[in-house]
Amino acid sequence: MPAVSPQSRRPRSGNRRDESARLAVLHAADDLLVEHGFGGLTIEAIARSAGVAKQTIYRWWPSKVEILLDTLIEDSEKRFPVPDGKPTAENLRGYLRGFARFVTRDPAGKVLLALLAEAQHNPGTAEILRERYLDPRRDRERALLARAIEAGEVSPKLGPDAVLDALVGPIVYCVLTGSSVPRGLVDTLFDDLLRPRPD
Amino acid sequence: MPAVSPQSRRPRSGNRRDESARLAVLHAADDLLVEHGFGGLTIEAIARSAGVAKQTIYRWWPSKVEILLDTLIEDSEKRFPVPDGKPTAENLRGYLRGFARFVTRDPAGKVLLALLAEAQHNPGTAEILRERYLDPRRDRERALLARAIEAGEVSPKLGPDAVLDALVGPIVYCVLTGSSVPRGLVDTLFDDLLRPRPD
Amino acid sequence: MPAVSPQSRRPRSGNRRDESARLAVLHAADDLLVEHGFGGLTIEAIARSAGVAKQTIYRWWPSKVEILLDTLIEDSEKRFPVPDGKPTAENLRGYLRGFARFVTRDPAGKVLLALLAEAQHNPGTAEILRERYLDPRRDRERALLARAIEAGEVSPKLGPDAVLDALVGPIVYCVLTGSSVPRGLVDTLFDDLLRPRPD
Amino acid sequence: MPAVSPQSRRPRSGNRRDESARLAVLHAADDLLVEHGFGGLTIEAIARSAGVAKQTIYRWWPSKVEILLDTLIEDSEKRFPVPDGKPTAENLRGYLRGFARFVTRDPAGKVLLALLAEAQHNPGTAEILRERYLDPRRDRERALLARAIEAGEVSPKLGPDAVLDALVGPIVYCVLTGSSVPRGLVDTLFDDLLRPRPD
DNA sequence: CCATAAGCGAGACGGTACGTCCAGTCTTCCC
DNA sequence: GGGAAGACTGGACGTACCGTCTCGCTTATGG
Repeated sequence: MPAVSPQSRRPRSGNRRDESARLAVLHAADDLLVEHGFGGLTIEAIARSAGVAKQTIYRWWPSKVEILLDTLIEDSEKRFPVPDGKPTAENLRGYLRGFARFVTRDPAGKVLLALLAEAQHNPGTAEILRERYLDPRRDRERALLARAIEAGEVSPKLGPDAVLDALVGPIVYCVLTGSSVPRGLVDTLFDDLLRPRPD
Repeated sequence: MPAVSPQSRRPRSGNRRDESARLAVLHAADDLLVEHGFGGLTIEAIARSAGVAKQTIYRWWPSKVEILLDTLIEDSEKRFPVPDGKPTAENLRGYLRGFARFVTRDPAGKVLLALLAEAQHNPGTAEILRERYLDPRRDRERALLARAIEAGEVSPKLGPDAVLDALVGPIVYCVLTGSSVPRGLVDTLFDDLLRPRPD
Repeated sequence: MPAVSPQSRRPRSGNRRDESARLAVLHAADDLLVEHGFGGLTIEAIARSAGVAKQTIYRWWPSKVEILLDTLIEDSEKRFPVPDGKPTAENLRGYLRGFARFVTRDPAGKVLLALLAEAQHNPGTAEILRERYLDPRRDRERALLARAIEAGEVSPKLGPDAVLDALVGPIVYCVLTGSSVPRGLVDTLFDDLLRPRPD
Repeated sequence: MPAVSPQSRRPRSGNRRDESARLAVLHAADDLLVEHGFGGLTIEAIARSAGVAKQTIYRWWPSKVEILLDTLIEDSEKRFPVPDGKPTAENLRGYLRGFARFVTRDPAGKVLLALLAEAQHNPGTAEILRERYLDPRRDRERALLARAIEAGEVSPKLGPDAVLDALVGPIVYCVLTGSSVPRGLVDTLFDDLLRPRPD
């Protein structure tokens, strides 16, 4: 673990991008979202709370959505990475549970919901959310699923996207509507959709 | 000098609420949402487009969310009412398809998505969306499901709320993420979750 | 002095103008002016405080200015009528002192100041203030002055209007600027302007 | 490629206050007052007519009264400064005539009347009008008068404030009531009040 | 080795929408 | 027909952010 900085503190960055300003913005955005909701997440509030000039934010991020996206991508990778090891059924199930936990209990999960919501209000947000987050993850999920099928661990009747939507959708819907995810929902869906009766 | 006409047209409302103003607001809100998105849906724009004073809107609706809610409730009842007749499996399946159609193809379906989205940004919105729309409909859906179970038409493994979330969730999730609902998704979910193999 | 009303109280007026509503409006206007200033004197506030419908006010008064004018005319006549008896110097001086007292210490005097002020903001107000208050009083003041001159009680160098303006103006100006009327001002002006040295 | 021009024109202000915006506001306020009266003098109208954002006005002026005060102070100094040279009777008389001219014929004089009027409607206005305009000018007028007395040019019976009120008041009163200032009024007052008969 | 170029905090600027208040008009229903 | 009640259009209020801009400063780099 390398030290933070040889000298005590670096007051100003000079010519290069100021990393501490970047982090301050990301953290301020995160904090404001959790504390005051998306409504309280204004560029001015971020700037104020991060001790940063508005222009510094506009220089590096096209919109507050991209700020949140940056934190979401980092956090998702840390909290529930798509497994790239053995494609066992248990790994798949664990991944799904990790997603459910992230989205229900992790404060960082609020960011995903907020972006999903904002995407409904703004087509541009929808596009970059898909491009930078949903699609890349879906690609890796699809790959994982394909390897699991090939290994004979699961055998869904539905196509890969459909089955992933069918597994993730109910969890997201529960969270969106503010109800708790019913106990056993994930497991039952998993069993019924990935290991169907041979009819 | 005879009166103009007894029931020709009522130019102004006087002491009572002006029904034509109410309708103008609802339609303007609907139109603006579809044409310019939630971002373009400001109280001022609604007033402008409905030919109505802002104060008239504030007099009757606490927020633009409640305006949308009013249109959503009316439209939902028209486009896909919860069936209260025979609780056959086919009726249930038809209702589900009606919901999918509403949310994917009906312009009025955008209102539900917008409100679901706004509910993520605003706890107050979440509450009234549940109270005035989600919960009442869910109650009737649960009742329908219960009657279908009693009639032996379906036999889900999951509890009533869980099974409804599992059926509706994937559809909503697909729409939220901007992907099309995969062909066969609804039917497969229906078959797998409501008429499971006896294991 | 006739009794207020033979029967206990008249709840509604019926076909004729409701005198109690008229008085309620006048008193409410007066009270509001004194308590909340001209800024707090809105038609809605008068209606609210008088327990009267807005329409009733608009039916009888073209503007709130006319309401104030009605009270001002009544009050001025009561508090410092233009003397029509003997045109002695002492009567004249007393009238001037009465005016000073009205405008500095009588709450009803605020009404005159408010109307004089409003007349600067609104030419219509200026016109009716002159027509209904300033000009009629000035006519009688001029007449009084003429009789006093004829009787040899006073002998101003200036014309009648000029001398009246010269006497009244300083008092009004002091009140308008919020300073107190200097002791001896009225008397000195009176002596210097009405009984000048024969040069 | 050489620079466009060192001191050609500054299109935008940047971090510092924009002087052109300040002047645009002052002139717009002045123009609106003269053309549409105090009633037409709204912050929105000023902003519109000055081509300036409302916020820019609110940033620098607490109210429209202070805008007018700024123009009044500047204009008064230009049009009829309190003379600080020789304290001759003629200088004093000239100053008084300058005041009369300002208040009767100069469009900028309307500003003083409007503020004097507004001060009657609003105690806050009264206070700042005194603090920023009336009192400072009165101080210098008093000083001028004192020097004139000391030089034996004039010898009023009344105290300094009283005599000034007695000179200025009639002029103001005439203007306030919409009548013209009677010919000879200023001179007669001047002679009678500043050079009284030795009785 | 110093000019220059970029990052940065600060904050003024033109806009747009907010939610509130009041003006003045109109209509209904009761007396 | 008078009057209470109150809905209606219209428009200004003062506030909050938006996204753009310029200023004056700091620092790293390259001619």
